[in-house]
Amino acid sequence: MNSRRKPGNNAKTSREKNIALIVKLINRSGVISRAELAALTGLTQASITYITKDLIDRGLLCETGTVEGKTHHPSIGLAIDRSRYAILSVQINRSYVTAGLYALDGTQLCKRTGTFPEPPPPRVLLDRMFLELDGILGDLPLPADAAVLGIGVALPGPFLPAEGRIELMSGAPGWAEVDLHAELKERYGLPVVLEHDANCGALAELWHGNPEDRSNILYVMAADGIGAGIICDGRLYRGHIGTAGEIGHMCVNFTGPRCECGNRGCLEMYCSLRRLKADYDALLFEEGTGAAAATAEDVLTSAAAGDRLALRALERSAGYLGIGLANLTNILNPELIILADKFALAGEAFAAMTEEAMKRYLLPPVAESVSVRTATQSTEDSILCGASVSLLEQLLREPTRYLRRSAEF
Amino acid sequence: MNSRRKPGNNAKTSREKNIALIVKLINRSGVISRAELAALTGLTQASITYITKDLIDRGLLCETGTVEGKTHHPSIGLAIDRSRYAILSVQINRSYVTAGLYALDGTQLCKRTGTFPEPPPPRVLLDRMFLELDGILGDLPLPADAAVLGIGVALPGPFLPAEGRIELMSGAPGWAEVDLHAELKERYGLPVVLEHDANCGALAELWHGNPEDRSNILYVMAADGIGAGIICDGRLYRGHIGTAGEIGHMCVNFTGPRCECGNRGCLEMYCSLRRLKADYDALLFEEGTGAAAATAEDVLTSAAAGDRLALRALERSAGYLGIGLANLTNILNPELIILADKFALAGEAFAAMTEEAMKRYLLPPVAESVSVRTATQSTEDSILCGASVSLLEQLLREPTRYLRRSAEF
DNA sequence: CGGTATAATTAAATTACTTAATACATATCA
DNA sequence: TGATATGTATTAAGTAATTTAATTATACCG
Repeated sequence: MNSRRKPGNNAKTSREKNIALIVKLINRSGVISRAELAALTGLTQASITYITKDLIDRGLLCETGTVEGKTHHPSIGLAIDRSRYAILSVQINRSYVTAGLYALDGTQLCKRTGTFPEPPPPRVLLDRMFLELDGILGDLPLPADAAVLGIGVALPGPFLPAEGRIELMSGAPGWAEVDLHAELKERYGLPVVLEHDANCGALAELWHGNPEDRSNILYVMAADGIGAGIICDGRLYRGHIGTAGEIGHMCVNFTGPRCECGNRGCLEMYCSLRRLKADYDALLFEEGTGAAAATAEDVLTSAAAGDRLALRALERSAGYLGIGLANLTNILNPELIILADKFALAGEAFAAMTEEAMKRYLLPPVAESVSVRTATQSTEDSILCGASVSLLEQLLREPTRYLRRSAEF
Repeated sequence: MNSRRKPGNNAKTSREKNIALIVKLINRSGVISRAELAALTGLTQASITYITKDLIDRGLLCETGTVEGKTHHPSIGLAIDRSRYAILSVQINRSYVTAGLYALDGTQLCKRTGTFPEPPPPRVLLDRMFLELDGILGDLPLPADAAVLGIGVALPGPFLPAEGRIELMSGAPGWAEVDLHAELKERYGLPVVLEHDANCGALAELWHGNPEDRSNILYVMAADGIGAGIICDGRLYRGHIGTAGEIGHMCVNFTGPRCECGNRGCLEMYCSLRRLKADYDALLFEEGTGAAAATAEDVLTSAAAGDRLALRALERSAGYLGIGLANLTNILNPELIILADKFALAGEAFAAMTEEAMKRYLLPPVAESVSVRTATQSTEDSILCGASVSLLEQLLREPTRYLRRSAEF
């Protein structure tokens, strides 16, 4: 079952790696010529011609007519074929489930969301998920000959991807008994990949928000808790049992108040929606001015709109998050930190505050080498998109198996 | 200059990757049969025969006679040929320089150390380094036809490996002007690799202290400061500009006292030789019993010998280090944490204390998946050894270029 | 208008691996 | 004890994927 790919290289695996590489490069560029691919990969133009012919035959790529590059010569543009394949994406959360359909280039083809006023039992949420997936499959916004390649699922962390089964470590009870992978696989007969939501976000930014080809990226989700997806040297890093990136309970003050996890001074105690709301309320009480915000999210949107009191409250969260991110940067030395989830509602203002706070703690050369910004899409969409990327990456480990040539059908 | 290898795969790069893989596997096992190599790599036995013949011709491998494996059948043992090639290693530090010669299997062939009572100016230290290297090269403990492949240098961190030049960020002045790479390359005409000392230690443990083939390893050096070498998915992780692993200034108490770095509550303020000595002295004063220890190192060796007071002082350091390592484990989810440098003088007792402290802060499944131990060799030797591994890894990126077949001379 | 540079294709050559056949040694079992 | 099965290693032929080299095509430029 757990037959991990053996590390040896032969003609077949070389071809598969080259296919994966080329798909990744085209995805990053949008449109690219064969000549550029040859330059980027180090392969000859002849090989690129040969491989791309294969990929066009497999329905992965298409030509987009001549494109004028920097040189004084037009070339044939290559792009991902949006019409032949699609990937189903699911994002599961406590009180909602979202299902979407994505083209291989990350284009969202449709999206359906089921929300619940209260976090429902797993079974209810899953039934809704099936309903939405059935709905998408029953009304595919695709040509008749298009195929759905598989299902990528983003799950709220932390969880343990041990032996295919998912064991939610925190959160609602009942999830540990659910074999989501098996249920989806059995119902739809498609490849299924389960992934941590922060990892999905990181993958989406790596593939579709990253034209500069940065390869050391931190995707930080901050809301009630804090979690991160880590890209090391261009690859998602999961750690030994898959829990890498659990930064919310990083201790930043061992003399601090006790966290619900049992420890003291976890980062989440200083930067969270609850704490933001409390800080805002305290400021409101002090000053007596400013509009009363009903929820932490109101504070965040007010801050985005320039509300002074909301910005002051947010400044505190950013200051603490800066400490945590400085720790992370000292450890991982990333090139780019992307802020997502609820705190990203406050927009680039929050990113700028956090960046400034973080850099107060860093040595100059390290501080100069890293930047902080918010995600290129809404957090929801980036996670949903990333779930499809996660599945695509899985397929691209054995592309000739999952993406057949026209003659092979 | 910085012509990083292009990512495309062809027959030549496949072969080079297979060579690197096989050398790594043999190094990890010591002795291994062709059949086992075939099973581990996924290549056919015929290919292994073909490749190993090539590697024997290149002087990398040799046969060691029949070996009885687990199966009821003897096979021909393959091992690294110790007699044909060697690698020079250098470890540079404030007040000493060590030069050594290593076989490709990590065997130390000789070692020479130059110590200074006070940290000398860079020029003086470098002249001593050249002296020791010349000494080794003038009296090679190797057959006449053996070749030295290159020089690996371990440098105290943190530093910036920007464009080949080394810029020491902290520590003694004058180092920023030294172009160590160029000097060594010019003087000896050999490939030179410079690497952070903690990264060298991590590489040594990955290659030579790791028969279980763990691929997520943290090598933590604790002495005056704290630094780490990070192995992610079996590969050394350096980060964007090469400063990953600078964990000494991780903030664990933002309300704490100011560190010389300007921030508050850095890990180094709670776990360091200076702090250990202070803690020990305070305990000594309180109790009035126990032998007076002259230095922090005395405290550590006393603790290793079972001295109660030294152990109590050490327990505090371990407690704080545990907080830092718990943070690291939440972020990186390693399988193995290796403690090295001065604090490792206290032996497994210190590792056990630290492990216990760390695990108090971790969720059970994560705590169960990680273990803490000290390095398999002395820190000095593991760093020196790792410097040679660093060079070997560099050569194995283009093995056919650096390791010629007999016909090619 | 022809020279030059770039893009893409095609056919032959090359490389490195796989497949298949063979040799040979040892353990198991009748 | 000897036949059979199993496992290791080698050899020769076959194959897949790339490179090399030659060819065509297009646009800029003098």
